[in-house]
Amino acid sequence: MTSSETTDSPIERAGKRERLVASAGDLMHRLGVPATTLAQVAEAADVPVGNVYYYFKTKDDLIRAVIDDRAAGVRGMLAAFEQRRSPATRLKALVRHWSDMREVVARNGCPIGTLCTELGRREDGLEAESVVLFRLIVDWAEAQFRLLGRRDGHDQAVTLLAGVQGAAQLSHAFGDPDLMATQARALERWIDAMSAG
Amino acid sequence: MTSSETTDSPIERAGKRERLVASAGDLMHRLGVPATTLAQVAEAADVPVGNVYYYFKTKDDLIRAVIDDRAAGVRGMLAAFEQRRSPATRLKALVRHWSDMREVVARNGCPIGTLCTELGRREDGLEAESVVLFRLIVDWAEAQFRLLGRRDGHDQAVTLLAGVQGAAQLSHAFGDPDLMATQARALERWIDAMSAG
DNA sequence: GTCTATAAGATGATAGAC
DNA sequence: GTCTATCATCTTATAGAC
Repeated sequence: MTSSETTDSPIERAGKRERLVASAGDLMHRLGVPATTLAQVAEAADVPVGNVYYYFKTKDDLIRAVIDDRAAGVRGMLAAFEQRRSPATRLKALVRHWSDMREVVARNGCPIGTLCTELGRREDGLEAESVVLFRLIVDWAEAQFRLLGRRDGHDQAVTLLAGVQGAAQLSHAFGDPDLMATQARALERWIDAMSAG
Repeated sequence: MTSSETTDSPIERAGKRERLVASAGDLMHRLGVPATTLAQVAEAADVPVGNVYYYFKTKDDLIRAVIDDRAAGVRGMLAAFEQRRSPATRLKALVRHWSDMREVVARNGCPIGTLCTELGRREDGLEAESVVLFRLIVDWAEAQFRLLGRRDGHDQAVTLLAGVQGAAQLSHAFGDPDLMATQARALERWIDAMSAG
């Protein structure tokens, strides 16, 4: 701990790598993966342009790091939801997450959905890595629906995420945050009706 | 008619323009808009590479032509649905359209949804042009829901399209055509329940 | 009116200096 | 171990030949 603080080299390196991943994630969310250039990422992270290749062998490597970073975020989010008492409350907390970030969704789309859509087209293996983001959420939601006594938990989980992602897509296309909020509320009512019936 | 068939020049020109739009639409659907190059479009349409600029001043112009072409397709589709007797049957025909093309959706995503998502990010005016595709569908669905006696027709229409688009997105990400079909069936049941109640 | 040859610029990636 | 200078390639776009 103390030794690593005296030598700034490892700290700087870790800092730069993190900054590169953060910048890349932000730019790819706002501009899209193909439209984001390494030059932009480097400048936003305040790292020399060609030096990106010291930290990532290729652009795909950087994309992979962004996926991993986002997957860690999703895992953390779902773990936080586990604190809630009932499955229905947990599912509604999931939906509310998109409602809370409606401004970002309306401006740049869902950070997870747009990434999966863009990478889903590729045929170099990266498409399989990105889909883990959706799978994490579907699997978690399926477990919650099963706790609610639903045998068709998987289909319900897919319906929920499809509703969220579709609303995010329309909210983004129309540039309308309220659309995201309204649809999220409808989904929460759907969850309530399901846990009641 | 007969005069235009003797001189092949106008026919060829019209044919090439159409071929360029068709090729561009197909490639942008499969590879994405930014990843599609004019060289690919020209080759697929069997037109000399640099000659694309005779038909379209810029790449954005070609994109606009693709949007217009797709909008015409949507209008034609909705007009065909108007033949059905009841509003509920029309809405279910709309949903079934995505179910019928589930193989394409699973492989390359919804041709409309992916286009709107990719162009929705831009800030050069093209984002506003692409959203017309969604608006056509939402407006039409809203009218059908109102015929069903729903005061909240707009929100219902948004919910329907969001469900369809979300399902298409997940079907694409997971590469699973059945997911699209299953979710479409659920939406059809939802329409039935609505028109009954 | 139609197309070829090429320019101008940007992008991902590398070789090698420090 | 870190970064600079540069390459090879590709992409949009244009000037001008046919």
